[in-house]
Amino acid sequence: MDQGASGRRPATATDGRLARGERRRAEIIDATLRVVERDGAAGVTHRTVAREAGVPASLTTYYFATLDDLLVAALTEVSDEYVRQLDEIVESGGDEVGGLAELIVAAAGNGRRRALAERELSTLAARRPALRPVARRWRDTVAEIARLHTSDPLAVDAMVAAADGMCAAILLAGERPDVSRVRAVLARTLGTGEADVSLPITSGSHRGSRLERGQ
Amino acid sequence: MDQGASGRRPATATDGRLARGERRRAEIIDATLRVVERDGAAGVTHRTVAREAGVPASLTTYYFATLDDLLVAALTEVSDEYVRQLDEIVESGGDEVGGLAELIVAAAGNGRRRALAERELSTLAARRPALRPVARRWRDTVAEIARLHTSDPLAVDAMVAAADGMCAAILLAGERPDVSRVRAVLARTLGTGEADVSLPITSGSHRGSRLERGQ
DNA sequence: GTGGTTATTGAACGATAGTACAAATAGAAC
DNA sequence: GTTCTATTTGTACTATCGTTCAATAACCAC
Repeated sequence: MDQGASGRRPATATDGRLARGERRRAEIIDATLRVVERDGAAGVTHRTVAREAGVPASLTTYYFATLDDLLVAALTEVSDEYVRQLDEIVESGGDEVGGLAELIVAAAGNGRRRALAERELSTLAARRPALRPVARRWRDTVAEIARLHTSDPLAVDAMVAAADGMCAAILLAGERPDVSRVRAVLARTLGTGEADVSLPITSGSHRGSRLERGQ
Repeated sequence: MDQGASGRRPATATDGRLARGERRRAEIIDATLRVVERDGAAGVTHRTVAREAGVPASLTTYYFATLDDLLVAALTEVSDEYVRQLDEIVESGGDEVGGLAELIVAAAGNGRRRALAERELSTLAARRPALRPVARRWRDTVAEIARLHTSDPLAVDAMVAAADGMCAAILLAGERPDVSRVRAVLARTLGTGEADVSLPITSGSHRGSRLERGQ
């Protein structure tokens, strides 16, 4: 443990109780996400989450007084993670559109359950105005990627909508789509028809994203 | 055993009991849709639907043994209605893309609750393979509209995805978007950048769909 | 150590859920 | 009329829900 020299301030760093509380809180949120992935948002209750996390039911109500608080926290968590992935794609500096395409296609494989959870929680957000900013952050980040390639606000809208719509299509289709095809659709929405979009095909930033040249 | 002595009729036409049953069934489905619109898919129970329909709770279980049956029926109903509206747009023969844009924008106004219900139920469908064909019918019909204007499968995918994504954006945004802007985005996804899409601006098929000429 | 704060637990309450089932009603077939 | 089938209702059972609450354990400040 910590041998308390003079006081450290942030409270959550010094107070072991608060630190443990933060950890517990994170554990419960993770368990909530697992429940959403397995049974859907409708399966989230204080008790089911508690069972999933291996804690008494009263502990989940201690950290999240209402069921809504729990869902808000879960949506925030999954949204944060997606935004983080998008930021990585941007910062890696290579083919951002191709990277986005790979992220979208991942919703057919390993990322399916997570993508499903994000969609369920976002749909839930449509009824809770307070949740809308959180649910919109994925769209905002995709819009930033679009603005790297065009200044046309119409093109930005188009790519954001297409990205979201293709995610939905993949979740509903079940069959794995082609990354190059997804990328081609994104490029189509971005570009005005010229070579505008297909710029940085250069080095292997997102290797594997084989680009289709034919429009 | 059944004595199939005389008539071979549809039964529902001759037998007043079955006819009444069909009517009751439809009433319950409508009530279910109202519950979904008001409280979301999570608010659907045998009892809440029964209260909404003004019938005893046991009657909803008589017609829909499981809760899933009820949701399937509701999704089928709302999906049917949307496909019907799209068919009307196509059959009216005018500016189909503009008509689609108007339908999408309607999700910000009067059609909001219905669009929300459709989205909630469709999201539900992602977990039930048997439901996927039903949830995909809107997309299929939009694809048909796209194919009226292009033979490029990539363009078809793009417009379907964009249409779906813009619906989601509108439900999450809350602010009413511009019909002409939505139409412009759809046209962008369809066209290769040329005048290809903006063909049938002719007579007032869907009056009010003011087209923006500038791409 | 004492005192105060936070985390954690178990038990209980009332409300509501899905489900089952027997009885009652209405219409069809005879 | 009788008989059969389909619809409709009331009721009861069991399970789980959100929520509350008092009591305990862990921890920090002194």
